[in-house]
Amino acid sequence: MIEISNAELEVMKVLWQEAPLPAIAIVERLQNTSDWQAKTIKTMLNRLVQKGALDYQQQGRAYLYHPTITEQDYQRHAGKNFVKRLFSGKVAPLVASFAATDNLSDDDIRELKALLDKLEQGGSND
Amino acid sequence: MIEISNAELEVMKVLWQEAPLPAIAIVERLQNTSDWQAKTIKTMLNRLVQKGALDYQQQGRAYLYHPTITEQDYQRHAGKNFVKRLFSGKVAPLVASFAATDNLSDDDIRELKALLDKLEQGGSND
DNA sequence: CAGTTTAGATTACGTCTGTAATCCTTTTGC
DNA sequence: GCAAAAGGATTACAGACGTAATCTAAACTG
Repeated sequence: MIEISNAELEVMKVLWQEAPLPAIAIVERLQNTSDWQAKTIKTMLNRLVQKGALDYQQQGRAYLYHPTITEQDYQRHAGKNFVKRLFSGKVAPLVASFAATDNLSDDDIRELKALLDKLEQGGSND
Repeated sequence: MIEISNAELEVMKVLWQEAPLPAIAIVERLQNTSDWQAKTIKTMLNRLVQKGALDYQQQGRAYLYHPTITEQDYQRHAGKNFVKRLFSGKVAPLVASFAATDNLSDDDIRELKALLDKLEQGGSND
């Protein structure tokens, strides 16, 4: 699966929110949340295309970029990897580690419980 | 907080299991699970010392290495970062993403529920 | 004591990343 | 039609990373 670096991920996030977009629109959106130069963002667009994470259609003389992978798929891939790397593949210890430093609000707990309840009911849902 | 690369993390894991250890013992343990050359592992030991993730005492002419951070602390740090990066800081969606691809066994679900129950009961447990 | 082994220190080197600048070409404004 | 702007392509460059090899000094061996 395609590996996406930290900086590149910010670009992907923009396109996961809305796609396709021309480079100029991506630059605009990113300049609200970062202080990257337009050229920097262009570089990342290029790299992401090379990696196969983005594709584009030509529109006039500009490109319209769009992701080739969904955010969900990437989250699943990266999440699995991360949890494998640090928590032997088990999510529960990760959640526990969150709980241990107050990174779990009551709302989070409620949300998780609801999720788990649904999973139990649904059985092997897919 | 100290950043530990993938390869370096394997070295840390050895020392989180047992420390302090001389380089030679670390090399032995890692050669069971990887095919790194001893020199490669020495390099990583050096880098980890430079980063401040490891420290050592001299023992004769060798070093006894030991972690300066606990595995728990590192897990918390890395977990928080990761979840922030990809899931806007919320664990629940990560768990949901796991559930979505059958990476959550019934046991996992039970374990998580038990954990959450304990959290709810304990309140701000520490 | 001299040669070999061993431990750590230093150096190597290609790839990836973050962060751009420069180049080339096409379009567009006078 | 020519200069300027704009878009993408190419090049840059330092630091991190993966993966070692070489260097140096100390210790052990015969």
